[in-house]
Amino acid sequence: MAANFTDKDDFLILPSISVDCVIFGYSENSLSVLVRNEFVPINNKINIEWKLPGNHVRRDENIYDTAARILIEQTGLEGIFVKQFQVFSNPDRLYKRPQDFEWVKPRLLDERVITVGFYSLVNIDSIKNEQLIEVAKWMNVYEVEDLMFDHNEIFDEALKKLRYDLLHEPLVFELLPDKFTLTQMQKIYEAIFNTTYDKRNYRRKVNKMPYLNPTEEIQTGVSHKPARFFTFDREIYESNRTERFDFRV
Amino acid sequence: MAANFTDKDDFLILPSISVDCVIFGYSENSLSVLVRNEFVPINNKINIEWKLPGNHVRRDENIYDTAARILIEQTGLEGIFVKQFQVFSNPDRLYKRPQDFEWVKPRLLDERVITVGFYSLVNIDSIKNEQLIEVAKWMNVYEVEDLMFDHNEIFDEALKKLRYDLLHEPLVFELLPDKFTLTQMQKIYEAIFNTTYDKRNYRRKVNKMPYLNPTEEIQTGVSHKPARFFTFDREIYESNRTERFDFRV
DNA sequence: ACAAAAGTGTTTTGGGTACACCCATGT
DNA sequence: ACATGGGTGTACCCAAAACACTTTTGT
Repeated sequence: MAANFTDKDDFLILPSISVDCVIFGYSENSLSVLVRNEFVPINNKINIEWKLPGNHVRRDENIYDTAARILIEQTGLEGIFVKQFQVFSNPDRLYKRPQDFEWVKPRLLDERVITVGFYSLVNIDSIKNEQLIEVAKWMNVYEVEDLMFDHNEIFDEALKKLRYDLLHEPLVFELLPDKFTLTQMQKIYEAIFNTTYDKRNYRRKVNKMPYLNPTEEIQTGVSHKPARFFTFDREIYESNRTERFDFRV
Repeated sequence: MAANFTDKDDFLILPSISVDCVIFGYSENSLSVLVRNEFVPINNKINIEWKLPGNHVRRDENIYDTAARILIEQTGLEGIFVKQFQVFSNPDRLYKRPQDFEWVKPRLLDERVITVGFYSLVNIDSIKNEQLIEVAKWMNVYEVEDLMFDHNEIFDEALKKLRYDLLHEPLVFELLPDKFTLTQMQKIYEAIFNTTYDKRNYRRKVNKMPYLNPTEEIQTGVSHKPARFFTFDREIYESNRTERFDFRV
């Protein structure tokens, strides 16, 4: 059990608890995940390896504070949606590839670290590029490479949970501007579920949602019939929320 | 920051991570939760206080192992369903009532403990009473008293999640024997959701589930028309699983 | 014979799905 | 005038919900 106090702030840290963030970015009809690189020595060579952004929980934080701190450090974005989705706790989760453990060992206060997985959703186009740290990049979710530790598993579970939640909670609106067109909304579902929907059926469905309000505003400067903008009314959404006996199971 | 190594096994424990279990018990058309008492001194008197069963994570365990260990220690039951549902991490979660903290302090290796909430489902009638430890009791979920720490919050979230999951996953079958009648199944939903369903509509619905198989067997010794027994086929269930574009939201 | 739960069918209403054309705008 | 995406309606099928009576057994 290593207990290397290498940093002056180490005593502020809970040694065995971290948060890892799966930051989903949507742009141009495709879904990506934010990863960052680390320089990992393997057989006397320095390799670039990718991992999810993460950090330890500090003594004065709850895990949401930690997730928000990671988000700010990695993307410069504040106030964006985060959601805890699963704890990953295998005793050997840092040991699967020997080089990962060699890299991480000097950074640990305890060799046993349990991590809380969070996911969050951002619209890539609303992030100024200089906000991202230079070692970060977006990886398309259908082309995720080998990540360090158990981060492929964390990513897979996050994507499953994101898709599940998108069908049951108003998550789309985290990716949409305040005023959006119905086509913008449809394209997000199509990108994340990798499918297409019939426009007429889709619009009939969302037009029945009482919390989607048409505005007076329509698009300008587009070389086709301009679309109407809609807004999402969270209050109406919350007060209409109901569960039916679905057991779609 | 306390670091009191009071027990010979303390070095086997992760000081800041625990698991708390919300064990739901179903019986006689009602839903209960298992709590255990502790003797807590308040103003020189010893009071009986109730809490959820929980324990620290050991170094050689993942959190599911911990949950299973808690279940065995508290109910003697092995192999029952457990599911992690949320992490509770407020820095002051052990401090809300001063007497709770006084009681817990000598038992802690670190004053900061994050807990992973699990819920599980058992059929009370299938538990032999001597399996429960003597300090445990079942509390009806509609009459849950003040619990220690943040355990009321943990319980509330567990009940919300249980209800949500029951509508989307085949959890009922954790409470049913291998062979069950459709009325037994209906009564579980009615107890947990505190409502009633029309028998004909309910049966039409479940009769369409391809993973519910009628058997040749019928009840005996009941003083009314005997009911047919059904079985749940998990394989058919898994292969039929699908998500529709519901966005019930 | 009675009590007690099992089991069954019809009607109405609304949602899911499949499918093709006209509209408003910029170039 | 043409290219581009916006916007609309109909028909069929199936699911949800409301509602009442007959059947089988034990006592």
